[in-house]
Amino acid sequence: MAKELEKNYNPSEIEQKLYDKWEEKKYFHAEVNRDKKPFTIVMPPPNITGQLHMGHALDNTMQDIIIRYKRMAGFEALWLPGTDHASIATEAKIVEKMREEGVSKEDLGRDGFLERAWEWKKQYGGRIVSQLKKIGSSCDWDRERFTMDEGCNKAVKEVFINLYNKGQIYRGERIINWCPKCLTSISDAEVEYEDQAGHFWHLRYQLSDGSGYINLATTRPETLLGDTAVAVNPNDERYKDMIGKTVILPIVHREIPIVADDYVEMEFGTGVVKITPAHDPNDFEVGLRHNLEVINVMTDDAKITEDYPQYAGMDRYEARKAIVKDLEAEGALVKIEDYSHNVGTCYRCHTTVEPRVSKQWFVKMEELAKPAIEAVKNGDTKFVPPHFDKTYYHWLENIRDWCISRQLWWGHRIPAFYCDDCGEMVVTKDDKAICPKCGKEMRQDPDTLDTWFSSALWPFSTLGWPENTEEMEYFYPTNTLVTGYDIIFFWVIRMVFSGLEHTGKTPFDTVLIHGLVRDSQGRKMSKSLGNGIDPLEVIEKYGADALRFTLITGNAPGNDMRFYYERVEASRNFANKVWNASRFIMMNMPEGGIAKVDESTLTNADKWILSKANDLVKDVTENLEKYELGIAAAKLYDFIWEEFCDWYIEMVKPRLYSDDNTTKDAALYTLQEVLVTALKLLHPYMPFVTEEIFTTLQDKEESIMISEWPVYTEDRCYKVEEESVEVIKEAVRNIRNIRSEMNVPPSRKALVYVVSENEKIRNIFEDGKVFFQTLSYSNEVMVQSDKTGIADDAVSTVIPEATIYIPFAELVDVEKEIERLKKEQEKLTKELARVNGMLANPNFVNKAPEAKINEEKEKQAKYAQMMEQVTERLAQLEK
RNA sequence: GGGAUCUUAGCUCAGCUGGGAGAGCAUCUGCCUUACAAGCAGAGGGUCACAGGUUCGAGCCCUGUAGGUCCCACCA
Repeated sequence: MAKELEKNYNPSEIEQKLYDKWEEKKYFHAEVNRDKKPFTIVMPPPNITGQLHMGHALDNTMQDIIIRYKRMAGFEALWLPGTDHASIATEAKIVEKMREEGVSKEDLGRDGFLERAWEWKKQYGGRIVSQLKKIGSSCDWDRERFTMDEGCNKAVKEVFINLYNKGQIYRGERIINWCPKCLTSISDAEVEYEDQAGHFWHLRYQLSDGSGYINLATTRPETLLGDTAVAVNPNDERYKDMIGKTVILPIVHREIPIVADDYVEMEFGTGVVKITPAHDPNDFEVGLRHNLEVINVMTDDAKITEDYPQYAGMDRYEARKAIVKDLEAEGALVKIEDYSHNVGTCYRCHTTVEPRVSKQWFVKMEELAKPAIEAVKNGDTKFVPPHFDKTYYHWLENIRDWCISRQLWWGHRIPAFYCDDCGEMVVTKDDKAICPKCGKEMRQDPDTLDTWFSSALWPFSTLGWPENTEEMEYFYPTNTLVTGYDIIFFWVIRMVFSGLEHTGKTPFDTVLIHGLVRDSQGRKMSKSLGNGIDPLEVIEKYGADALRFTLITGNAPGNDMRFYYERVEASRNFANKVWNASRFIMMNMPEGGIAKVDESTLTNADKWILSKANDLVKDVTENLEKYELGIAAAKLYDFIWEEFCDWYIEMVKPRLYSDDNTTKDAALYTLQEVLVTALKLLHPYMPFVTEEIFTTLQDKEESIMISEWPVYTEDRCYKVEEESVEVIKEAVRNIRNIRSEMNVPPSRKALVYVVSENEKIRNIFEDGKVFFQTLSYSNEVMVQSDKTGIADDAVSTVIPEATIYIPFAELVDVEKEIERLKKEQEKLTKELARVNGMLANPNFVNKAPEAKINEEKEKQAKYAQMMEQVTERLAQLEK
């Protein structure tokens, strides 16, 4: 007997064991090997947006599946430059370091991610990395290689300076999105808009010459402090005469002009807009056009400045209340309306952003966007599913300049230096700079770069660029990027244009997009809702294999999915099924497995399953090549559970217990062949359970993950045998159905007659007698060409070209039997009507493809023949 | 306002290039059959959102309508 598997499938035990083994063996360690086909997968960067959630589990699972498949199918040189779990490890490390240096938790928490890292560290310690690697474990990253301080810092500086020298990066005073909580600027892409209930405050500004007033409405009365104009549409007849006049700003009592600008819509509100250039992006533009003063009224944490003593220090919402009250007192408040409007919030902390004028660094996007659009248009980079290219185009075609400076202390410093004396600015790779004019030491820009600025360089910065390294030469461009649709803007687009700009090549040929993992009610998993599901807990309970399988099945590419524990359970049950089937096979297997048997000893059943497995190899391979991971997984599930376990293993049991070694060996050989094939095909999805079984089953190969991917072969194509087994399956199903309807327990065996005038059919049943008998719960099977010896009141069922009789004398109710047969007759009548209708339609016969017509003709003959049998049987019973 | 996507069994979703509607879970019935009760064998359950069109043939392609979700833009 071969080695045995444990009786119980215990995922957490085997997964930890195998994870350690794979780590040690470095199966996926990258090597430059010029003789083999290069292949890399780019994974998410270790940037500071890293969060431990299901989305990462999905990312990593998909990447891991592809990489395992490619590896087995003969791609070499697998190398993963880094992963999200690498980032978590890095973050945890950073936290530890900061702690040593006495940085408080509050300080860490300022930018969200470090706070999380702190929590993980506390909760999981070092275990987090190994646990997470179980999800996507086929990588061997060099953690030290890519850190914020070293690895890509060089590349970041290089890129910054290149772009700066080309005039693609500029520094300027612009209105930007400011997060008053994170105390940093954020890019347009980082602003999330949400509908908020608010008010419309209708105000009255008196004209300075006393000739009247002008009414306007605002959603933000507190910005009034910074108003430097009032605007109307130049074509608006109502206000034409007022253009050029001035009004007195209430409260502040500043005199400000009435300007004309197309930006104002006549139909909206009163057709008058107050202009606050410092606190509204549109107003800022108007201000530029009319040379208006920019008055900043708020501090960086959104409090009113010292310039307005009566409101100084109030935050923007307190100030709003106070100002509204004062407006009312001054008689400047006309009315208040309820109004719901879109408010921009920070994507990280969801604080309402405050537009703010300040000096920031920007990347000019127009010229960079063009080649990026072209790369997808001409197919150098393809989206899967393809419709995501529309999102991509739309964004690039409407792109605005990218604000890349951040006022965070975490990140790459901007390599710009200023001279405090003469105001000279220098951009350099060096860590220090001396002013070329005054020779004094310069001060480095305190700002850091947007995390996505460095992430955008990920595909090549990790390969040693800007050096012309061997890795760069060999691995770049890479192949497949896997990510969620929500970061196409943040990351994918920026990687593409950065790759094109700095290396001249698009960084990957395929972008595989997946959806979001939602909770069971379809809501986004979020910290504030508390509905997030920790992948580690799921792994702990059901195993990484089960979680992986769950995440990959039951939804179409690019669509969101809901997370149900029931589905994880179903996946775990599947792993358990594979485990038990394998255990059963090993129990019967001789030591060291079984050698190839002579082809001639294979039975129809053997050839049937071998042929099915052969087809499966073809299907799964094709699906994987097309990135149809879910479809391939579903096919594997059906094949293994239904065809292999429920049918083939059951068919073969009597042979395993027999003394005839020839037939027994053929069965064992087939079981082994099909099991190994199935395990290999399943391995990318369920790496652990398949590895454990594979290595227990045989000693020749040390790991399934470096074994060869199965190949479809014509030699294993047995269509005739396949069909013959299907005939028997049909008979078995009918018999089980009847027995179930009649409430006959399996323990009660019966005599079964198969009557057919067709010799071929009789041979099929003679051949398959051994398993047909078991599967149909009979103690004896009689195959004959006529009804000789069969009682009239036997139960019967019809399959094509044969009638099955079971003489259940005392159980048979003739009335019910007639009823059952009539139902069958009805069904056949319907089928015949359908097929006859089709074939009687001259249009169908003339226009449909010949193969389809023949197919229908065959069905017609089959049903007609079955109908004849049923009718005959009915006649017997009714006489 | 622009765009994407979805609407299929009680629930969650598959359905690849058009050719007799599927899975998991749930429900019902019968089985502790020596791999597996995390199981086995059966059953019930759908006008494929609606209306047109193309086609010999539409869940699938085209047009329109309704509803849902998401993204982008605008919103004083």
